[in-house]
Amino acid sequence: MAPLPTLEDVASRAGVSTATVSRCLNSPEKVVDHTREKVMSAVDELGYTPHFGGRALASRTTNTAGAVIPTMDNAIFACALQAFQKELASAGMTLLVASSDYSPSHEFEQICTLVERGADGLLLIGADRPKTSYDYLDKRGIPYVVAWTNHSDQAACCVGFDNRLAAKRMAEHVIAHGHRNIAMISGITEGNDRAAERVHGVRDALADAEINPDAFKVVEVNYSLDAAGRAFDKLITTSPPPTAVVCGNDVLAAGAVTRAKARGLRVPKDISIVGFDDIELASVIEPKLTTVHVPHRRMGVAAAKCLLDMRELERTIPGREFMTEIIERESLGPVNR
Amino acid sequence: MAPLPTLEDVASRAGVSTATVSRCLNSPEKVVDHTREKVMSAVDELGYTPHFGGRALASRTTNTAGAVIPTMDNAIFACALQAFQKELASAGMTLLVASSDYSPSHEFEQICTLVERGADGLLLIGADRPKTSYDYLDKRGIPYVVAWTNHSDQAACCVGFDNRLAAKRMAEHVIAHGHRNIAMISGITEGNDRAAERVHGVRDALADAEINPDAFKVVEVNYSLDAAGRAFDKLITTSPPPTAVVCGNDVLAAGAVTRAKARGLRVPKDISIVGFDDIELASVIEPKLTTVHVPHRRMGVAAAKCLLDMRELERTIPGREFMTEIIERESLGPVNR
DNA sequence: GCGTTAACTGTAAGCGCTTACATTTAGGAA
DNA sequence: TTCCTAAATGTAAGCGCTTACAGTTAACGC
Repeated sequence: MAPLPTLEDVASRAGVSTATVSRCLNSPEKVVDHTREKVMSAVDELGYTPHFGGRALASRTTNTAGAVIPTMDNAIFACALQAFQKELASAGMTLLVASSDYSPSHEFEQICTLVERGADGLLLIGADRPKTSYDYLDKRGIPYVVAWTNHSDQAACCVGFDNRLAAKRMAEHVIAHGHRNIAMISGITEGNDRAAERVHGVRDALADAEINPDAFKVVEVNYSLDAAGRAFDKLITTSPPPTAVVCGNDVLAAGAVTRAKARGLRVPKDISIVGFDDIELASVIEPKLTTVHVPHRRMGVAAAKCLLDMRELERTIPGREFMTEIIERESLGPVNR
Repeated sequence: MAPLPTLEDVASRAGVSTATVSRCLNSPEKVVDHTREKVMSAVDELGYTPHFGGRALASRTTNTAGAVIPTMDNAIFACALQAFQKELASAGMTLLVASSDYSPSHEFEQICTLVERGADGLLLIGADRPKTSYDYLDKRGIPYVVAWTNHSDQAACCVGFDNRLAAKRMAEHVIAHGHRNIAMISGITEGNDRAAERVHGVRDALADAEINPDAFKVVEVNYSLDAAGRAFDKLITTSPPPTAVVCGNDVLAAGAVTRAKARGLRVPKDISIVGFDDIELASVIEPKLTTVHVPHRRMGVAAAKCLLDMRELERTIPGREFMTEIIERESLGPVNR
């Protein structure tokens, strides 16, 4: 294959030095119009594309941010990422995405990969990860923002919301509908502070309402419709069966609703089910899910802004906390005894 | 921030040359055990990570594949990508993902970005794009595979299925249920051969059944629930209203179903609606969607294999065609007049 | 012990780009 | 015109890594 044109090829074709070509590309205002035109047409004629590696090597920067999200499968991350990416793009940065499958060790590998590839900054989801991961980043002076949470031991920049409080409010809302026998289908809490906090939040509400915590059944499963369905089966066959099940997210809730209907249960008449996240799915299934709305797009944008600022300022900055909101739809009803 | 350790730092700490360190990292079998151990421990102590740019520059390869998908929003691409990525990973390659938002020009930009960043190979969705894009890749000798389609003018390697035939079969299936007044909600066909082919396929079936093609109404919309809902409104208020609407994909179908129900129509009793893709959503909504199953995971794997082969062989290879299958669920019923 | 060979390891030349610094050029002011 | 200054451009030194090639070492047969 014909070797790709290099800066030097462009330079000699345009009859200028490589430095000038480089300047044309990176700070066009520094070069006079008529040379710039010469250079640009040489670029076009040759179909020149700068070599990223060379650039990274020479400039010690890549204009690249990385994001490690738990999964692409959940629309909520995909949306947030889209927003994050757009915001970055407007500052001339490009985004590299990797997924961790909710595994901290896998996440660390992905972080390494992104850093190796020159990520100038990172977006991470949740605060709960081995100290090694934080140290790795700190040692290299790579700025990162931790999203989807409102606090971290690491004095990291957090852009998120209070999972615990949001879950508590939702549970209070459920309790206010008369439910006292409440169960929960949660994601795996190990290594996932968001999931763990949501469980805590529900417990908080239970405690405030003086409901016996020992009677609170929570089952942890992977975030999949099927797993949620099986979890629902398990919960509904305990005695007495819960009158409401609060779910760690909307996918879980959708799985539970589907299974409930398959068992001939009417939602919310026979059983109430609530979700968390407010993804599109929540308003497509029947009944539409009562859930917690989390402003993922706004978080994505804010995270990008923070990262950009940190890069500029070369230090950690405070993050931003968002409020969540309960979206009242159809899947929560009064207790029916 | 402390400058990152370089190959040279490792070398001097281990008391060897940089060449040896490089060899330890890239072809460990070439260096004797006891030196390797020395080097590796130096690597650990320093927390050394090779600099990607330097490597790319020196070795003229990146072990990186790129993928430009229309959107991350649709689960079907996300799944295929996941499979694609896993397969690549097992060959030591990493994946860079970009999305085009269904815009050919935006796609071209993304292709450029990926190539700039050193992508050694590309995955593209669909065959319909400006020749410029193909030329750009060909000129640089970058292998690419075109997925989700079974043919392309460009003698590219296609890994996909026959969209037209699949849509035709589905339409025949609908017709076999007695429907003759059929409408369609399609994605935007401009620059999207998959969407265009699916419309063609339906027309084919209509023609075979000697149904007047002029009475066939198709409305093109963005792939969103809302847009599909509006399209449904438009179709259902024509007279006579269709008894079945076939949709370009499951998202569109879900939007149509939701709107139909909101209008008090029973699906499929009052109106039949069918989808395409068989994403998870299809079996969560009520009624469950009758749809076309496309083997996205297997396509993802096959695409990766093709790309890997092309890289090795340094030439284009024939692709692979998959079969689709109609999944009979609940949203298609007999015509009810 | 010596030469021969094979197995390791070291030397050093770039890969394509940016950028500090040196040099040239142009535009005014005197 | 001449000189000064500022703007434009050129020169060249790396950035961190790989790899051809050269050099060293060790093992072995004689």
